[in-house]
Amino acid sequence: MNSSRPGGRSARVKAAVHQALLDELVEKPYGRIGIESVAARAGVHKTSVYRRWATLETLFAEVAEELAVREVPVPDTGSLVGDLRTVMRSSVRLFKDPYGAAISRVLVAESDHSPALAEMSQRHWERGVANLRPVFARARARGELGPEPTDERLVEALWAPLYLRRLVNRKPLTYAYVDTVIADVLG
Amino acid sequence: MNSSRPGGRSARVKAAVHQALLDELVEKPYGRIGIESVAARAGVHKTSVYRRWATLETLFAEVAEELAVREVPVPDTGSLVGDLRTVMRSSVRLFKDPYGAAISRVLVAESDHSPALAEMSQRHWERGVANLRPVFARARARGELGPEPTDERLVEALWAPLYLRRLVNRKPLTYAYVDTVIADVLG
DNA sequence: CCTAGACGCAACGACCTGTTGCGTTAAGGA
DNA sequence: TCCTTAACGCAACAGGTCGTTGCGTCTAGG
Repeated sequence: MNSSRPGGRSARVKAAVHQALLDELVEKPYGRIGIESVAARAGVHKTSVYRRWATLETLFAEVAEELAVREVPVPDTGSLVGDLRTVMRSSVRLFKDPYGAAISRVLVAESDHSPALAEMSQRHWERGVANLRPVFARARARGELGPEPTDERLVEALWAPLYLRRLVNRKPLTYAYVDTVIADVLG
Repeated sequence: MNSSRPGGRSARVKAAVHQALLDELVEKPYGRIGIESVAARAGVHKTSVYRRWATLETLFAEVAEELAVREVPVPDTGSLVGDLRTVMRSSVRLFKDPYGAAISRVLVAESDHSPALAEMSQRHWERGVANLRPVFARARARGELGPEPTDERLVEALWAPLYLRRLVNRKPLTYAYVDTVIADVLG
C-alpha cells in the first residue's frame, strides 16, 4: 500500500469494494456491472469509488491481480503424477470457486479489447508455467520424463482440457477427469 | 424463414442487422453493444430491430447459430493424421477469422448467466464431436488407433489447446502448432 | 488534540434505454 | 396491374444510468 493514508477506514472501504465487485461478477455479466452498483453493494458512496478507481477496468484489474497473487505452492510428492495431481486438483478447485471462475471468464471476455487485461492473462499463464518448471525438472532428473515434450507443451496439454471444460464444453470437472488427463498426456 | 412476409425488404434488413452485429462484436466488448448501435450501423431504424428481436441476446443467438450451422465437411484423406490436420486447420482459420473469434469469445463470456447461450455452446461442441466420429471409426478400422482413448477424450485433447491459445494463452495459433499437438496426442 | 486526507451527500447535465402512436413504404397475392 | 397489409421509418416520451462537481463531515495518524 503506497497511499499516504492507508489506515483503517480506507482499508475497510477498499476491502468492501473488492468484495462487492466479486459478488457482482458472480451474479451479473461484466457488461452489466457499473461503478454505482458496486458502490451500492459495498455500502459505500459512488463518489468514493469514482475517485479512487478511474474506471471499472482498473478496479477489476486490481481485484484479479490480488486473487492471482495467491500462488499455488509447488509440491514435491516424489513422483511426477503425484505432483501434477496435486497442482491440477487445486486448479480444479479454483475453477469451481465462484470468484475464480468469474475472474477467468471476464479475462477471456475482455482481453480482446483491453490490452491491460490481455497482458494480465498472459502474465498469469507464464507465472503458472514458471511454477511448474521445477516439477518437470525433477521428473526428468528421475528419468520419469524424456526431453521430448517441452515444459510449455506439457502445461498446455494438461491444463487446456480444464479450461475447455470450464469455458467451452461446460462438462463436469472432476478429480477423476484430472487423473485421466494426466494418464493420457504422460502415457 | 417462417414469417408471413419474408421477401425483399425484410430479408435485406435482417442481413444488414446481422452483419452490423458482427462488426460491432469485432470492435466492442459485448456489454457495450446496444440495439441502438447495431441499428445505426445497419442503417436501419432502432424500432425495426426492437420489434423483431426482443433482446440483444436473441439477435446474437440467431447470428451465432447461423454461423455455426456452416458445418465443417468431414474429410477422408486415407490417414488419421491427414484427416485431423485438415479439420483442425479449418478450426484454426475459424479462430483467426474476426467474426468467428468474436462469437466464440462472447459464448464463453455470457454462458454463465445465459442458459440459452450455454446450451448453444454445448450443442456446438457435441456437433463437432459427432462430426469427427467417422474419422476415428475409420482410423480404428485401419488399426491406426486402439480403443483406449474415447472419441470424446481425443477431441478434447486435440481441440483444447486451440481454445487455450485463442482464449487464455493468446499465443500464436499456427499450422505447425497443430501438427505438434496431433503428434503429441497420437504419439 | 489538530490537521488534512478520505468519505458522504445532493445535484447536475448528458447520455442511453425501451416503448408507443401514427404515417409511409413495398411485398406478394388477386 | 391493383390492393391489402406486414414491415419499416419517424418523433417523442418517461425512466434510468453515467461521471462530475462543490461542499460539508468524519476520522486516521501525527
